[in-house]
Amino acid sequence: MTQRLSADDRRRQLIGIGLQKLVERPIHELSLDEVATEAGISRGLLFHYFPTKKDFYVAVLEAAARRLLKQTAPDPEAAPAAQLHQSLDAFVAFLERRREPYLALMRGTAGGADYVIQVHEDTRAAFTGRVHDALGPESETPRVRLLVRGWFSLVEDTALEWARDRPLPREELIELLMGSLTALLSTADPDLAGRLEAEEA
Amino acid sequence: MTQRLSADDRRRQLIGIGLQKLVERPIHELSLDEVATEAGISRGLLFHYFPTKKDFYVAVLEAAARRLLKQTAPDPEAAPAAQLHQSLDAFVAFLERRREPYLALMRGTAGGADYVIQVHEDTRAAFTGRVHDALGPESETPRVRLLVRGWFSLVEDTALEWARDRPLPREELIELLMGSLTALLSTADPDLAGRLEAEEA
DNA sequence: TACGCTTCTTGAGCACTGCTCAACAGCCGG
DNA sequence: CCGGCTGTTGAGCAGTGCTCAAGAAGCGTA
Repeated sequence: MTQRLSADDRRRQLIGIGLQKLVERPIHELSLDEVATEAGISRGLLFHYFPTKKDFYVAVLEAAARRLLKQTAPDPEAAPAAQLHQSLDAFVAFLERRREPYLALMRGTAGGADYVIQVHEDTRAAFTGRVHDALGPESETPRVRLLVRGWFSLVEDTALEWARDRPLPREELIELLMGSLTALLSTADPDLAGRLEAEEA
Repeated sequence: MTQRLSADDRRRQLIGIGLQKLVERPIHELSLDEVATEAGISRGLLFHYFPTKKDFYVAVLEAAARRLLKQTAPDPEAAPAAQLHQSLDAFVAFLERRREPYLALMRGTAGGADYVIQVHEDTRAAFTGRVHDALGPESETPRVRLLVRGWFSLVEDTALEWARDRPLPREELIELLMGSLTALLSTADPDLAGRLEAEEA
């Protein structure tokens, strides 16, 4: 009946189905049964590739996170502050386009499910890393790190909230978010904050 | 065998068990079977009180949220800015004490499960309401509302992260969080920000 | 062509979950 | 003493994640 595929192809196919389903509903509501049916294979086979439901979910979530990071990757040629601005813009655009799946991705099942937390954590680390890159190595202090991390939460939440009814124009949101970062940084180290603004001009 | 209880008592008992279990593990990992056994009743009876797993979870989550709001309620006698400071302090203390359950409570299963989102949303609304109370009615603009909401995310996330290894003294964290709020507000309306600091002095 | 090995694949089956439902049992007012 | 309300049970169903022994497709080798 079913086509016999190579291990890699099958894995890709299954993860693809997972990604596609992720758009429609949170991942923990996705039954492996459904995935197997969609792929036209038996449930047993799914467990051959992903020994555990969790393993499958992790693979799907990681693929989704990779996609997000790729779509928001800054242009390495640009100035640090400009990179940040651009990356933030892409991030907001991503959330605007995929509000639901992002929620499902990053919040879905979290808390309890450590693996979702881990993926979220890694994504956040990638983003805050970009900020620290733009700020320079002196920004690696406990205070600043907490602030930058906190800023990212603010960005995530604000953008998701904004995407619901877009109470302000998009550029204003971006400026508000960038302004938030410099404002936050200036409470810890005015130099750092100034650096960002200076470079951007 | 089992004691025959009034409807109210039974509900209270079951929610109590839920709260207690919430401390140990995320709510969506809690099977109704287990709750029933713990209560010494049949599974069927549980469904008499809570027609759906979701209904039970909502009841437990709401009870937990009420407890949180109560424990962080500001003293209505104090000055607005002082109320905010105190409420924030209590909030951080709460997260410090109950990091895991809070994660399980607010992030657990969220995203997918709309009911968890709703409880979280309500809790957030209560907190941001306190901030707007302290700031006065002029603070009810789209920009400020987004900022205040974003600030709450920052507080939540930063406090949870801080609670892991407490990289700075507690008072410093509180000051950092309060400072963040005034810094954020000053990007939208210097007057509002100033008001907060002036009153606190 | 035939063999054998690897690897993909199946399907039955287990334990547990959320949930339904018809029947029972304790308690009340009359 | 009885009728009815309501807390309570237990059997049972469908769906879930997961296991496992056995089958079948492909491919190299003789």
